[in-house]
Amino acid sequence: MRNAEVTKDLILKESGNLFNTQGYKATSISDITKATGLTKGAIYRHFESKSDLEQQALRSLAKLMFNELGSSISKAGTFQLKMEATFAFFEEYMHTPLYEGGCPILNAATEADDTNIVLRQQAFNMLGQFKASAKKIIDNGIKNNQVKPNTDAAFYATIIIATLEGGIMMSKLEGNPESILLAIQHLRSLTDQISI
Amino acid sequence: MRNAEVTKDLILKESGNLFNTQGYKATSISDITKATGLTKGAIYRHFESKSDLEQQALRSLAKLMFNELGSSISKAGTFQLKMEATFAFFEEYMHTPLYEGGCPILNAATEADDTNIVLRQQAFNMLGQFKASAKKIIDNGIKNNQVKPNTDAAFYATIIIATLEGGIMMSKLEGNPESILLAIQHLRSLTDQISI
DNA sequence: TCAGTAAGATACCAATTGGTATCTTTGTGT
DNA sequence: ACACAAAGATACCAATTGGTATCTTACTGA
Repeated sequence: MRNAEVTKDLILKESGNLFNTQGYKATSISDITKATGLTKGAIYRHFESKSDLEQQALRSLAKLMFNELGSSISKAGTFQLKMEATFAFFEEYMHTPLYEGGCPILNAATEADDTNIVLRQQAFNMLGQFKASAKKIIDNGIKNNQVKPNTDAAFYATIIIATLEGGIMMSKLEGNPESILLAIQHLRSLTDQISI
Repeated sequence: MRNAEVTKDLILKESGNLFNTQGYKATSISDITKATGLTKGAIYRHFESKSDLEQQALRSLAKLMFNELGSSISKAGTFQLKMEATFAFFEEYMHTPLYEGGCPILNAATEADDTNIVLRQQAFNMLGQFKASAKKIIDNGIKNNQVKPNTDAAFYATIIIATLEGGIMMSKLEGNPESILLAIQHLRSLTDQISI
């Protein structure tokens, strides 16, 4: 066979970049044929519909992000180092992005409304996962006497993610990393404030 | 004449809501005819092209936001009250939105890439305006001995907007105001920290 | 080696897109 | 009252959309 897996991965990668930069609705199948060099027939062999491709592409983008971020967090031993790994991930992303177009959660969330409930639900789940893992890092920090007790983990998880996402959006629009770097700078001092 | 201004305002209002919820590219002229009850002929009489309508609708949305926000900020006398007015605006938005779909800057910014440079430029200018006015509030606070001297106004302006925008995005996706309220709660304590 | 099958290309489809030319209606100034 | 111009409706256009049916190519197991 012509390697089906390689082809499917190529379609996911190229369509993922297009979806994440131009938007899901705004990216047509023919845009994807141009980007991949494949034809419509090839794409519809691997994906049931455009909606199916959208979902799988978003999942693929999220996996890329969470895998990279998750593995560097696991390697870090303490609360402070785990937070530092998170910040380093987003700083690093500015120089050498894993994928184009910024945060896939933010992009899908902003685009997906009631007319695309599957995408919306997927983005919702991804945000929930992101929040839960941030909260867990803080909770573990408390357990291990690295974070002040009675720190509201859910609260800090929320504002850390909000600040990051807002900073990413601003930097993407402004075309330079200044805003996200300032956001991270602020989050570092916030981390210090709740650290022991 | 059938009142041209009323019709144009109707088109701007309805298309603005559609653009801000579904996205610009994803909203078709026929979506707008359905929402307004008008026909294509009427719309193209008032706007040169879809791109022209997009720009004017975004401008109208931004004007709505900045007018409301700006006037309640002007009424407030001190730095603390001006910040409080800003937070109240975003809290209030959750109950009774001026327009649907969340922050027009964020939405336009997320959608607009290199394929829609006019929209991108417009969103960029709006963000710059937002940042500048936030910075001015802090600078005036310093001047009037309401904010600690050597407070980095540009830095705080950036992280306040980032936190707000991120919180709005999260709340919109989650379908409840919890995240934006937590974001604002954090910004209140941040305001206290730099206040005298 | 060659039949069978999976992968991909080609050619089509109806529906929708943004846009325009032309027609009809409505209000206004005289 | 009536001509004139503005506002809006109708009917069309080529191009593009997502999707499908069918054809060809390339690989694999026997």
